[in-house]
Amino acid sequence: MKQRATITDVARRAGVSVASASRALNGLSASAATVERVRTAAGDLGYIPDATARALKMGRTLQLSFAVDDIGNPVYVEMMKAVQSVVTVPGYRLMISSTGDADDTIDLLRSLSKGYADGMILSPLRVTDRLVEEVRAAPVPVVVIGRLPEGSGVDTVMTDSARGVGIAVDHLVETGRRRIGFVNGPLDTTPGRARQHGFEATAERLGDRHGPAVAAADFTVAAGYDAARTLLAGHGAPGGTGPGPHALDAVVAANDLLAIGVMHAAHDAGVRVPDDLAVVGMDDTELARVFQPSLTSVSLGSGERGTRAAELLLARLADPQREATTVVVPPALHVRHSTRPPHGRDTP
Amino acid sequence: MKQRATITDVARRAGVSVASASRALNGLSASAATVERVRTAAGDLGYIPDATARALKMGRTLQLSFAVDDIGNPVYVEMMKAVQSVVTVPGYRLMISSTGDADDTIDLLRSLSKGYADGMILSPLRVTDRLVEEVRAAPVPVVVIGRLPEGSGVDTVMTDSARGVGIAVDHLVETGRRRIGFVNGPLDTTPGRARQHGFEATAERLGDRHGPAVAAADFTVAAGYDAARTLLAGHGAPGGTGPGPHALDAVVAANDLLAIGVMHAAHDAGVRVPDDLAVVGMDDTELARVFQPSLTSVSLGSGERGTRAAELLLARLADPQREATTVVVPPALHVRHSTRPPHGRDTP
DNA sequence: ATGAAAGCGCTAACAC
DNA sequence: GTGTTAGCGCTTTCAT
Repeated sequence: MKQRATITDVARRAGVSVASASRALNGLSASAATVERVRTAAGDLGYIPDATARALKMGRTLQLSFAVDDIGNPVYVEMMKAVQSVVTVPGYRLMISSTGDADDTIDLLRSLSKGYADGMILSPLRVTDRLVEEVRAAPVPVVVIGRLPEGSGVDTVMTDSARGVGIAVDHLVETGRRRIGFVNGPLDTTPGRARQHGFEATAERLGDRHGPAVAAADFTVAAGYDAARTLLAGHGAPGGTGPGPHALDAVVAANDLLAIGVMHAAHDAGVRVPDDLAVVGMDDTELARVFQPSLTSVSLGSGERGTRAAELLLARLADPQREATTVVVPPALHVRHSTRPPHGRDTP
Repeated sequence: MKQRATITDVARRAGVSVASASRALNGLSASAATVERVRTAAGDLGYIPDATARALKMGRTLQLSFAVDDIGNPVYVEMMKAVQSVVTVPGYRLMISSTGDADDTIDLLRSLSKGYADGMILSPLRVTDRLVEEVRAAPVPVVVIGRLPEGSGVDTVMTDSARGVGIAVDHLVETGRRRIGFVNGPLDTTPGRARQHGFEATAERLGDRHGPAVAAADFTVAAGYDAARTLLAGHGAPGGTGPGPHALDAVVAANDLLAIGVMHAAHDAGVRVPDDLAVVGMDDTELARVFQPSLTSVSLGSGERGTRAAELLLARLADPQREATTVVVPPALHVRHSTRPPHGRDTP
């Protein structure tokens, strides 16, 4: 807790003006001798330039903000790590906000006017018109991870989760499943809606393989468990009585957390995974790799979305005039034990 | 991306001086009329005070920093959430740093001199003398979550993980286990050492129940898997041949991630959990609740440690002279399926 | 109660 | 190449 030295102290000790000290420190025009003396003076004093003063003068804070609804979700943790590692390179610090609800997000966007950050990456669960408007009106660049209305003129990174659901469904058909249900998250969220469309889009090519869909209260294990119980109870899960003609033998879940909930419900109902019921999750979190049985999951490229969003933000910061860009990160299936064909072998 | 209004604009529009505007806005002495006019002027202009300028003037940024070695670990995520929710109340923003190694941490501590944060919460995996010294020398208050040398004069929140290991061991004995092994993390970490002591301290009261200990390469699932294979192979795991006199029938893991690795290794070796092998983890993360079989785990109060650390920091910020405080959060056992007695029932 | 002015620490014109 | 000076936006004496 010692007192900090200012550039004035350094200048005095080096016997030069503060301007020369500043120039010497920042590698601008200065004689070798001056640079040398300022350097040593700064070293002796343990001088470290004050970020706040510099920010005030330069009009940039070297801080970026990352805002998500629930930082407890592993997906966002992964994004955050990716963002962190990208923005650290050019010297930005990262601030985290877990907003929890849409109004908080808007407040947060507004508070950017305080000028504490040079830009923001936002990954909202619910995209409203008002939100889009606020993003547009933000005093600093904002990159959105998520699906925005067409032509919003906002830098965006998105994935195609609808197609992700399609990929999951196709995988289940290919591995011989006959009736496929869907456990979604809340339908009033952007990802929930997209995934719902994705599931519905498989209806015509699946015919009677297309099973019922149910929406969980939120994207959590507990909600997935509850939703799956409904689904399994209402639509004749196999198990004790053996698979009937309309029994569900596969479930796609809208994320890994829900999928784990589904597996719990199956377990409690005496339904074996993958033998009686195949389960596929989405997001490909570490949980999917680690769970037993390991969970087949559709990666939505969380880490990559974070990386790309960070790059987009950095690019816009470098050139505010550049055209708004949309990056799409494709989904990718990772097959694991939870969807092995019935009676198949079970190796890592 | 509109232009921000400054207090000068507000003052002009209200027809008062900037000083009066400032006072009116901050609720200091000002006539009702002035307050009214300044308020409306500010409202019209959408004025939001600039955080940087205020920080420079006031000498405080309203920002706090939270630094951990690996933000990917669920324990730290939980701490972060807790810290976030405490510091948000008095208006602080939170910056996150994932340091990854000890030198990074020291750099980070040094860079606090830049004055971008008013304080820091630090949870290091390895506590060296140099680190303690740097914490002491830091230009702003630092609260450490972890075990520091006696009398460091630093605000600290710690848990008693050694006792946590003892609690786990006792639970295993009480539920009838005969030989208990230990899968630790790296011994050159502070938690690793503490937990090792905790396990060794059970030796005399356990007698021949006390089994071998092994240290994993780090606190991850993969490392736990590898370590457990060694342990199970070298010390006669039960299973195919039935429990011999020296066969391990229980393992304590130094955290939940390692414990999951142990369960994987057991599964691959044909060892059933909990029937053949009881497993207890530590940290009581969501993973423990969600895994199948659910994992008995010793809570080390991650969330509470975060909360207490944040409170300590806030208290020190409010009164820099207060005496250094150490808060101890006690461990608590959460019994789940992974340690049900052999042939016991298996209900939630 | 209000205004003028100083100044937080730094950088960038602008002269020399 | 270097020193002098202004000023980023704000709060806070100090007069009045």
